[in-house]
Amino acid sequence: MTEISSPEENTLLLHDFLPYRLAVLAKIVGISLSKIYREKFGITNQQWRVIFALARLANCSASHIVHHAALDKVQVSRAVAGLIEKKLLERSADNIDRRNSILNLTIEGWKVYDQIAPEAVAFEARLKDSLDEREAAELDTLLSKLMDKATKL
Amino acid sequence: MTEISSPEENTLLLHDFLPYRLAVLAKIVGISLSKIYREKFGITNQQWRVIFALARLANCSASHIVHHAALDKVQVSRAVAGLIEKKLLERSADNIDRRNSILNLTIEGWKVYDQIAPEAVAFEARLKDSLDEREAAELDTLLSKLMDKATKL
DNA sequence: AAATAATAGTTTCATTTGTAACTATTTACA
DNA sequence: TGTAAATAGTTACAAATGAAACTATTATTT
Repeated sequence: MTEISSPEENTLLLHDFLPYRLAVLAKIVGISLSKIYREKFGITNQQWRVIFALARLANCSASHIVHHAALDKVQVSRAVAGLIEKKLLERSADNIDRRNSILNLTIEGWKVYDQIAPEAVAFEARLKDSLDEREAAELDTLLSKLMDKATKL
Repeated sequence: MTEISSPEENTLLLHDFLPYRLAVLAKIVGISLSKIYREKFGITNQQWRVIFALARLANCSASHIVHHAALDKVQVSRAVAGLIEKKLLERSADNIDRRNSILNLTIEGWKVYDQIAPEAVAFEARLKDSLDEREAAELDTLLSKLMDKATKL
């Protein structure tokens, strides 16, 4: 193997490149987290997001979830179908606007939520474990700034 | 729609949940960035990572790239095959250990690299635009700490 | 009121991705 | 030395994903 450029040069180092670092970090975190809902409940990442969106806001439509779970309408449609099949979620008709579906967690769905939620919170706490209070606040700010910028690129 | 829990309660808010924020941010950033290499050169994310790994370290094997581009061996194999077909990369045999392949960018491959690299650097600069020097350094530290922790979860 | 556009959601099909099994070669060790 | 284990990389198949076309319903325009 032949090293080509020295660190002094203005070469792009994949390892330090912010988009790369974000992608790798998000992927590793996502895989770890997914074990909580995937192995125990056979729930996908998208289904997990739908459950959490519905736990906050019952009786909402699929398109509402689209906007609050960063999923597109096809992903929501599929996740909802899967959750209905698992009987974790039920769909009723909206008689005011019959294009909408009205979605709700079932009793079973709430049970699953109640089991996953504390584990997810604990997972996040472990992830933030090495950060002190100031750093956690700083992280919050920085992620918001980056998110803001990224949506405007 | 029926809002279920108030912010006072210890409910998990998807919007504030760190793994979720990382996933959404990484995805948006990745999509924006991919336009640079995808639209102009028809190069995939994995191919882009292989090119950048090779630009740093010529004459290296596929398994070296596995470790330095956060890709698994199947992804590298496919990316390499695609790049060879595009004539951006060439493979020769390692006569010392004939399991290894020796990979190198072609002249064309270097040309592509030389065009993408500055754009990638400029993209990263735009992304960090709203951060001052202290914040950029802080981000660096925080991402390292999180990465460190995430690999040990 | 009829025609057109917009919205909500689903289905279809092609592409991408992940997992496991596979070949080829080299290393370890009994 | 010969057999088993490890490593490098590829292939094959199933599952996940994305883009576009589709149905159904409501809103807008003329």
